[in-house]
Order: sequence, then structure tokens, then C-alpha cells
Amino acid sequence: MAEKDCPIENTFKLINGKWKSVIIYQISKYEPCRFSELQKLIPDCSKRMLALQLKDLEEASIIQKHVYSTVPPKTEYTLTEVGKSLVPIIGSINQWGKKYTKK
Amino acid sequence: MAEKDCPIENTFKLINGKWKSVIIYQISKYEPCRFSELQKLIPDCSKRMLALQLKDLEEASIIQKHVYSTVPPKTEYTLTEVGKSLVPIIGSINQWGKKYTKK
DNA sequence: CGGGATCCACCGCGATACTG
DNA sequence: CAGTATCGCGGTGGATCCCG
Repeated sequence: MAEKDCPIENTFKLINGKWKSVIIYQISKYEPCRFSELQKLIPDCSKRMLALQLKDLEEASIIQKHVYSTVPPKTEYTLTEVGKSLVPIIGSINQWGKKYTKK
Repeated sequence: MAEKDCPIENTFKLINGKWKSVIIYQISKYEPCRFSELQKLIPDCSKRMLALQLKDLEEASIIQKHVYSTVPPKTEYTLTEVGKSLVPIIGSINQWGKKYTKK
């Protein structure tokens, strides 16, 4: 019998969403990151998606948003401890991809 | 500048699809697995989806299908070397999920 | 600058039924 | 037993415009 609620599935829900893992990875490399920085780092992710994914990640307590209420506005994203604990996993996924993903 | 083609994204394409990672995990624990075994192990995954995902994984050379042309038919799924190399990663995802995924 | 709101196209996925 | 075929809908994500 399979375990009733699957940690794998739950975890995937968090880092899935098409861009979340990449966002976490980029933030881990360059944090703190501004919104516009992330746009440049992940050009294939639309502005809308980036905003949505960041919101999801924030609600999942994986990243933290710091808003500076200046004009023009400025925000910075950093990883939480939970988010940091995810980095090695994403790192190994990255390594695996380099090895086994051809082209 | 972001790397042009992202290994993370590529890898996620492989193990994504909602059930693939769970399928790999279950096969790694019980291989060789029959189709009906996997159905019982992952009851939330519909028969149709299971078939589709297994086909994807086979085409990605992550699993191998062995068909016994008997009556009634019998198939067994096993991991390839590539598939096995994925197991530790999925394992750590599982561990992470146990820790940080509440209820 | 850093988003949110709205509209819409696509396709992932379930339900059901059929086949070798 | 181990799949495939067809239908249909709901969610995901892109394009565009707006707003503090």
C-alpha cells in the first residue's frame, strides 16, 4: 500500500509551477534579488508568471520579500531558512541535468 | 545573464508530469513492478495517466519495459541506470517533504 | 519600478468505453 | 491484464492594459 499522503508529491507542488525551482536557484546565487533582476536572469518567464511564482514561494515561506517604500518602489527577495534547505536539492537536480540532459 | 538552456528546467520536464517522480520512487522500492502493482501503489493516479507517464519515462530512458507475450499479458517495469541515478535525488526530496511538509 | 486585473488559448488530466 | 480512443472541462500561463 502506498503511503497515504506523499511527501514527494507535496514537495513537488512547492517547487514546481514551471519556474519556481529556477527562481530559487537564481536567488540563492545572487541574493538579495530585485524583481527586475530576476526578470533579466530568467527572461523566458513572463512578468506575470514571475510575480505569481514569487507570491506562491513567499506564501510557502520559501522566500522573503522586503519592500522599500520609496519612489520608485524597490523590493528585494531573499531565501528563508526553509528556502536555503532546498538549495542543495535543486543543486543536485542541476548537476543531474548537466550530466544526463543532452543538447 | 541566465544560462541559455537550463539543466534544472530540463530535468524537471523529465520528472514532472504530476506522477513521474512518485512512479520512479515506487519502482525503485519494489522493482520489478507490474502495471497493476503500480496502480495499487499509486491509487490516486488514474490508469490512463499511469500509462501515459510510464510511456514518457520509457521514452526518456528512465525506465525499461519488459513485455511477456503470454495470455493474459504481463509487463514488468524496471529502472535503467539513468533512472537509478535519479533515485537519490527523489529520496532527498522525499526526506525534505517529510521534514517541511506539514500534515 | 513592481506589480495586479482581465481576457483568452491551450492542453493536462479525469471519466468512460473499447481492444488484443 | 495492460493498455488505447474519444470527449470534455478546468486550470495554467501568455498578452495586454492599468495602477500606486
